[in-house]
Amino acid sequence: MDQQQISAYLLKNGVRPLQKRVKIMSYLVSKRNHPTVDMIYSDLIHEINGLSKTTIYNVLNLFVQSGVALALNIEGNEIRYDADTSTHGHFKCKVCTGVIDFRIKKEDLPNPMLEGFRIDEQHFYLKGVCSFCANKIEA
Amino acid sequence: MDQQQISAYLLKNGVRPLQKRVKIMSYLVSKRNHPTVDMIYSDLIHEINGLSKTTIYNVLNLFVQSGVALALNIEGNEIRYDADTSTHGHFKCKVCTGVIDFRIKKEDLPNPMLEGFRIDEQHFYLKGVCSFCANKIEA
DNA sequence: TAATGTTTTTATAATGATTACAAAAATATG
DNA sequence: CATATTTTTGTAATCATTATAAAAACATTA
Repeated sequence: MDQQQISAYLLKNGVRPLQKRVKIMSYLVSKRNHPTVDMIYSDLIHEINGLSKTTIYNVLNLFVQSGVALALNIEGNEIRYDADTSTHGHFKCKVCTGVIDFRIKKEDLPNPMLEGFRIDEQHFYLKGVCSFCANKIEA
Repeated sequence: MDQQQISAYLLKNGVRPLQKRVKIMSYLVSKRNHPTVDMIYSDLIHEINGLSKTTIYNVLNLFVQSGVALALNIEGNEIRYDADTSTHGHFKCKVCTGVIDFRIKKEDLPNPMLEGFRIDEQHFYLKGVCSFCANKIEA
């Protein structure tokens, strides 16, 4: 997705495509690394002149409200952000602290009986050790 | 579960059943309300003389490490604790902020292909509006 | 039971992520 | 171009959690 497409995508979802917003969304879409605010900040500060961490918080909160990003709560002390809002799961490695996606089909998620409940978000995540780190430990 | 049973349960899981630990676990088991540290503190401060919030943090971290409690990360700004370590899901209501359990069979959870990964924890949670709050809003 | 060593708890301070707020800058509108 | 609105910024405030060292509780041994 180039900046044009990002702009159109934001606009379609009710987010005015201002420069910094487009750049932050670009970052999320291209890196796909489920960054924390700090990670975004330290990467983009070089690219965007005079970027403030508060702006990143503002923009991400707006993205989540508008439905163009997900806030992932896997560890209690950090929120990670994901521009992929389609159904999928997350795995967090305790060793390298990375978060990776895995595919789940929507119909494979449990469908609990919650009569009268309105369900807005579904989250499925795993914690453990990724194959890369598991290999290193063994060796 | 009375205090005797709680003590035995803790002991079996490698946690020395000291007084405050037993009371905190009793609280978790009897209330089943997925409390935050603050909720536990304000409820137990009346019952346990000279209880410190740091102790609750210590004890809960120990419980989680020992596998007798789960730390739930649903909202980024709070950790909730659950003494029910069996497979089940959680629903968080955006209106009343309460967290409730729902049944899931272990075999109904998605089983992603993650070759070589070690999976320690599985979490499935939903966010939305519970039936009670949904009714109130409609009326 | 008394003496001693270890573990646990406490109180305070420190940390770290997030939000509140008001001023400055950017953007849109007439 | 002038004005009104929205966004961003920088600083300070907030809130949950952890670090730390002293005090208290507990277990062990004589």
